[in-house]
Order: sequence, then C-alpha cells, then structure tokens
Amino acid sequence: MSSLAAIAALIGDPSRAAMLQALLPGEALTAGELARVAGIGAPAASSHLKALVEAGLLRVHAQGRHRYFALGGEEVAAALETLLCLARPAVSVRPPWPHGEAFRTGRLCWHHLAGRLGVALHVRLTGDGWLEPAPGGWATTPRGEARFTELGVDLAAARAAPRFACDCMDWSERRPHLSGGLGREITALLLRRRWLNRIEPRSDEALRRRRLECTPEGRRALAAEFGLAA
Amino acid sequence: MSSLAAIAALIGDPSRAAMLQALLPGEALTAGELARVAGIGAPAASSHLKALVEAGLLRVHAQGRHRYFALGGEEVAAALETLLCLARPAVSVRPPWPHGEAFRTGRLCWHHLAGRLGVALHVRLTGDGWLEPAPGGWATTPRGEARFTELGVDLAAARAAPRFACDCMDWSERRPHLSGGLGREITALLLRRRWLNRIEPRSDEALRRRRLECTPEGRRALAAEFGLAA
DNA sequence: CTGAGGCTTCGGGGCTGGCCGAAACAGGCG
DNA sequence: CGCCTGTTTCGGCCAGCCCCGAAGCCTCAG
Repeated sequence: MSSLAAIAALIGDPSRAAMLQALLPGEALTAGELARVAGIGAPAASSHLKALVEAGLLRVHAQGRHRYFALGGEEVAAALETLLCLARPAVSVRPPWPHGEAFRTGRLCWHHLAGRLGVALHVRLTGDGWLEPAPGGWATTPRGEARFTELGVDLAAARAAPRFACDCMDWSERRPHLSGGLGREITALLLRRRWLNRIEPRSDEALRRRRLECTPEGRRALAAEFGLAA
Repeated sequence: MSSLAAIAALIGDPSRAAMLQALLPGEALTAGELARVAGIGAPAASSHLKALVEAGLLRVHAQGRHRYFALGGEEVAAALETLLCLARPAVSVRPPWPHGEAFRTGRLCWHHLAGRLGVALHVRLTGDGWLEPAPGGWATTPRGEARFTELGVDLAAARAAPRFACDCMDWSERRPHLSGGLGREITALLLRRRWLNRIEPRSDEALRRRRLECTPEGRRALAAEFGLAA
C-alpha cells in the first residue's frame, strides 16, 4: 500500500479538502467552524478531523470546550499550494476562485506574504543582493543582514524557525514567494508598521482567507525600502 | 466542488498512485505495463488512465498498437515529490522504501538528477557562482555560462524548455535539486560521458525506477569540474 | 486474408467509506 | 446544581467507484 495514495486520499475528499483550504492562511479554526465550512454535520467533521490529525496533516490545540485545528506544518501548506497549482488550470475556464482577483494582490500563506506582493518581494530580495542561495534555501548577505536589522526584522526569531528562508510556490502567481522564519518575520513587521492591512472577509465569504492590501503609506515605504513599484 | 479535492482524489487511489509513482522517473510506459505495476486488469487500468489524462496528470503518445503514458509535466512530478515528502515520515518506521538506501545516492526525477548527487550539485552550482537567482528560478552567471559551454552542456536546448532552471524538492533529501531544461541537459551530459551510469533494476523490482551511480572516472571528473566530494 | 495481441467500452457485483440521527461525555456559566 | 453548548462515539443507511468478465475495435505479422 503506497503511502502516497494514503496521503492524497485524505486530501482527496471534498469535505476534508474544504477544511484544509480553510486552514491554509494559517489561522486555527474550531471543529464546529470547520464543519460549517465543509457543509457537513459535527459527527462527520469530527471523524474527518481525527483522521487528518492522525496523519499529521493537522495539529490540535484543546482550549476549554473548543478544539482548535491548524495545519500540521509548513510542509503541509507547501504541499497544498503545489496541488492547487496543478488544480488551477482545470478551473480557469470558469471564475477561478469565488473572490479571485482580490486574492492575487496580497494574502497570507501560512504565516508569510503571498500573492503579487509576495512574489515581487521575493524577486527584489533575491535579485538585489539581500539574500544569496544557501543549501536548502537562502541566507542573508552582509548587506541584507544590515538592511534587515535596520528595518527592525527580528533575525534571531527568524533563525529559530525550522527553516530560515526558502521558496514556497505561489498558487496564483506560479512563481515562488519567501517562506520560512524570515518570511514570517518580514510579514509580521509589515503588518506591525501598518504598511499592509488585513482586509476583513465579507459576510458572504465562507472561508476566512486573510487578504492583505497596501496602505498608501506602505506603498511609499515599500518603494523606498525595497524598490517595489507595486 | 473544490478542484483541490478532485486532483488529490485522482492521486489518492492506490492503483493510480502506483502508476504515477512508476512514471516518476520520466519513462513512458504502456497501458499494459502500468496495469501490471498496479496489479489490476487491463480494463480497470484503461479507465484509470483515461481519467488521469483528462485531468492533465498524464500525457499519451499512441504508437502502433501500444499507447505510451508519461507524466503530464514537471509540475506534476513536483507535486508528487512534494506529497511524497509528506508521506515519508509516516512510513519511516518500517523500511521507508523497498530499495531505500540505494535510491538516495542518485536517481532520475523526471529527466533530471535527484538524490544526494543532485542535491550536492545544486549546492555547488548555486553556491560557487555558476548560477544566480532570477525571477522564477535561476540564470547562468557569465562564469557559469563559460563553464557550461566548455563542458559541453547544450544551453540552447536548455533555454528552449518551458523553464530554464528551477528548484525541485527532493523527497529523499528534503532539499532542492536542479530542475528545468538546464537540469535535464546537465544530466544528459553526465550520462553521455559515462560519469554516471544507470543501474539496471533487479528482476524483483516491480517499478522501473532509474537508479544512478558514479563511475570511478565520474567521481574524479565531478570532483575536478564541480568540486564534488561525493 | 486471417490470427494474435493490445487496448477500449459495456454491464454487473461487491465493498469501502462518507453522512446522518441518537445518545453520551465534557467544560463553562448562571 | 442544572442547563447549554461543543464535541465525540455508535449504529445504520446509502452512494460512489473500483474491479472483473465478455465483447468489440484497431494494429501488426505472416
């Protein structure tokens, strides 16, 4: 019995896939919320969630009478995004996503920046000498080290992550954006400085995907600090 | 209906997963061979293959009374390898692969070099100034351009590929190896020069995975040309 | 032209697995 | 202490789909 089949079959059920997609932004959701997202009853959801946790695709965190579920790790998020890259062409005939275009400009993938903004940042950081290739991903250049510190990026926290900086394929842009501890810390900084703002989901959005937009100040700052035209 | 679920469900059936894994090395196999690999009859295999082709996971090439099936593209190979990365930890308790260790040193992924050799080469090329980051992957530096040409790598053929050079996650090493046209051309050169040799599958191997090994001459040459210690 | 081999389509059987309702368990709250 | 809510377990129903056998189409060999 191939374990490839076992993992893929877990993702392959519509209800479970809906739950996993709902968790892609990195938020933890309760069992009840996930049941509603998938459009099934609580019992069915419970059994699905149990299977996903046992396979390591999800992690649970019990808190009071709620149980919060989140993706099992960055590898899981990466696998889902890679599969979405395969899935997209098939749907592109009809509107590719209920809230399609809005997602492409900026959103959170796991805990790091994705969409056009994320890809543009990746191009800048790797092309302008902030980062240089390293085994398994990217390392800071001396220049990047200085610039990140100056900006207030917590490099120590970034280095404490399992991976410092690596590529994560962006399902809407089909080009990599920055993942790993550095991706997370940069994104945290951009949100802290209000250069990016979260867009609250509309009431008709079943999934709580976290879209992001540039503030006017952020637009100026990103141009000045990173040379982003966006 | 989530298209993520549809794609994953296709990979999630044990018979189809076995076929896809058999095609991972990049070889094209006939419908009958794939039926044997999956351990099912010809009618069942035919219906599976039809579904996989319709979804774009496979391509067909009819030739005489045979129909040759191959993976639909590098994205498909990448998705399968990413999923295998997720699947591996679960199996690592028991022998992770029927022919585990032998696969780790060198093998073909799609048409490019994977395993320890592939990862080591990736580290060298990206770390020693042969390649530099470029949007969506890697580009040759002037020095790399000269060295590749000198070695006899067909850069024109590599540039004709949909992607010139990009990362492909290695499921056994969990670090990227070189994919895209350049990865294919380099691998072709290494085989042509007999620096790498294919190891013929043993008769008890159901899957025709293409393992690779260094020849003694190849070991010297790789050390001299690329600085590989392997 | 005829036979053989590879592949596909069709029809039917069997079984896995996803869903729901009812009931039980657990934690918070008045 | 009792109620409410969130979650899990159990039993049973049903659909989907995975498989095989039989039959037909196409290609190649002699």
